[in-house]
Amino acid sequence: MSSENGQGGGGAGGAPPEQLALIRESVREARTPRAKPRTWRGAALAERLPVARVLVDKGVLHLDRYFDYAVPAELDADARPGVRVRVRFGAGRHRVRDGRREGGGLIDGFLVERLAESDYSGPLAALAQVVSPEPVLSEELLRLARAVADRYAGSLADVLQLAVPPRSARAEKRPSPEPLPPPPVPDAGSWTRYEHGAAFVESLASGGSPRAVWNALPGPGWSEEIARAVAATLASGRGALVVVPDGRAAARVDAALTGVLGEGRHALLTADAGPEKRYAQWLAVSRGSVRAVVGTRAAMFAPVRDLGLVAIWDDGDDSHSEQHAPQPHARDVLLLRAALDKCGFLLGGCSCTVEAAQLVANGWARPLVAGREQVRRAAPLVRTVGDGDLARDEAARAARLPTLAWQAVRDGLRHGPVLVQVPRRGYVPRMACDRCRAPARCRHCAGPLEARDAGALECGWCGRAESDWHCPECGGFRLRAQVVGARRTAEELGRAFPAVPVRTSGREQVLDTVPGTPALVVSTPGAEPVAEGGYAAALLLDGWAMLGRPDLRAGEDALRRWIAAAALVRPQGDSGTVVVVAEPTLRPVQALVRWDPVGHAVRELAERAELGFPPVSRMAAVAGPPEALAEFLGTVELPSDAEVLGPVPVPVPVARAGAPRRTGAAPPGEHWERALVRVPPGSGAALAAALKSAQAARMARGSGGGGSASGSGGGGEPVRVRIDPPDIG
DNA sequence: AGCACGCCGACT
DNA sequence: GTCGGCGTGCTC
Repeated sequence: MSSENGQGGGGAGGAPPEQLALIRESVREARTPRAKPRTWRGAALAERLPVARVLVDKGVLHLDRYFDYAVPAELDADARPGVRVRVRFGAGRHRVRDGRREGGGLIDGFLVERLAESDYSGPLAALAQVVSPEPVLSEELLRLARAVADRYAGSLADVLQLAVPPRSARAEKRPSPEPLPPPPVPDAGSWTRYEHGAAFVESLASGGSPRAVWNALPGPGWSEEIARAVAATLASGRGALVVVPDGRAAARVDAALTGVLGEGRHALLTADAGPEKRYAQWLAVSRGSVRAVVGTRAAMFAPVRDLGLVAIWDDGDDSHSEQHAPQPHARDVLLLRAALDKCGFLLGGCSCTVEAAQLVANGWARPLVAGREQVRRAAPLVRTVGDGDLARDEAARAARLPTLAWQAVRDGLRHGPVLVQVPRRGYVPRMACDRCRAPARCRHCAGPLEARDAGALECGWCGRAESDWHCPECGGFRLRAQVVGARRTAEELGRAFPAVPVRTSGREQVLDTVPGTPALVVSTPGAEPVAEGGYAAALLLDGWAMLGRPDLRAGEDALRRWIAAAALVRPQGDSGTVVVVAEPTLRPVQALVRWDPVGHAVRELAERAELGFPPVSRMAAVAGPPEALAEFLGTVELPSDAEVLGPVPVPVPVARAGAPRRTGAAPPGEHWERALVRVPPGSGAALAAALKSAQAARMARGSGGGGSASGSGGGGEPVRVRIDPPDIG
């Protein structure tokens, strides 16, 4: 075998390809298992552990495995587990130039492990470069990424792209600060407002790993409560991680952490900071200089050492859902971390998701709730009003306010700011009779009429056009859009209350806080500013808009948004009042009135269990062109208890900017179908594995089958697999 | 996605 | 015999 190492008698030109092929053939025939690494021309290798196991940074599923490379002697010192490397990667016979073996192009990867031998029987190519000696992929992070990839039927490389930020050489050069010793055990503070609240904090402080679903009381106390849980964890000598939905929440927890811990003990990881600063913060965490992290969803992978606590705030907010493949949800990533690291877990919010209720129902987490007396003390008074009841007052009519709502605003403005929550623009503009406000319905199927771009009317259910509408209730023939944007509501309210200032907060411009003086604050859901001293009143105007959506989560979402706004209002004892304009008999409306988000989630959970809906069942959505989807469903070996629903036609998804560029747009006339695959609890992992391997198998073959290799684009038709789709009807 | 390998038909 | 078409499969 000496011919493999000392290649071809040392001629400077290297061996001709045919000879190399022969050599390789002989290697194959010998089937030498656990071959020693060989490089062409026998470049000097690392003496110890000359094999590097590398994760090649390509998201493609059928490459979702490790590749072994030889470690040249000169890279020996830097080529440690976790570093970023570059390797030659490509198919076919390799040219030999300057005595080096060259395959395809250089691509990035992570060195996962150093080994004495490879179990690959062919000759190993050498590592081309160690990009940086910084070990960015720790064993724990790799383990987590692997678990997330498995859970979401995605590739490890895709997950690592989310978990490890891009390198910045300058940030790496800066030394991270010295780690501080653990802080003293903090006081339980306002955790005493909750049953078992103090015990939870004490358990963290003494090195325990309690798991809790926390229903936070309304008001501003939550951020400090999170900070105290973090401080308790640090006091035990362990690290802590907090994930929040947006930059504003992150800033609040950041401030609370500074208040409880002082400076220098925690890092803030948000998208606002530039890439370099962000990477520097990440490195400080990775190096163990900083033991506590608060951040938005990308922080869910933050490489906090020796985790003692993972926490997520407001898990129902959809920004916790990662946009990039394989679209993991922060709650699930933190659940995986809690399980892998056996650390504490805290899921909190003023509202309660069905998933949170399930964690309690199946005994994985304990509830952390306040008694009814505490709730009564902290929550505002909530009243409901149907939207047919228009005020008599002329100004209120113009602003389309029912009497009760009008009075609540007027009374509230005597004592402080009043919050008005209006639907976000872009919500489906449903139509109603201009005269009697009866909803405009399709005459064929009674579906809701919607205004299309050109102003034409169309049924939202059956799609039939309506050109000659008149109101069956009052005979009116003029329609109005039921949803008006924040700006118009603000204008109308401004006219209705000319003496007070009007402020708006929405997507374009989000206000963080407003002063405690009388003002109308018009905001879309999620953008509500915090008022100094709390709002005197809130008016929730988008009831039907949120409840009307044909979505499994419509009720839960509406309640969550109402509660988020109502939680900013003063307690009932300080005459804080909330008026919600929505049908009072609806379940989420009643839950708001009773301030019982947990009860609502528990009932939803029971209903979903009965209907076999997520999260009680695990679902996956598979979408693609009909033939490709049919072929995929024919191939995939689903677990025996899986159930396929559909397929049904769905709109072709628009290619997002930043997504891998596919040639051209979707051909006109193309349509997609989507099937849902459902499995009972416990079969989720099997489902993900089955979908992943079927997807991987597809990559190798073309879509084959139906001979219509019809021109456009060509190549294997994409089938999209999405675990836990957020938007099932 | 690339790229090489191989099997099969056509041409010097 | 040898060149080169494209179909298939692999990438350490």
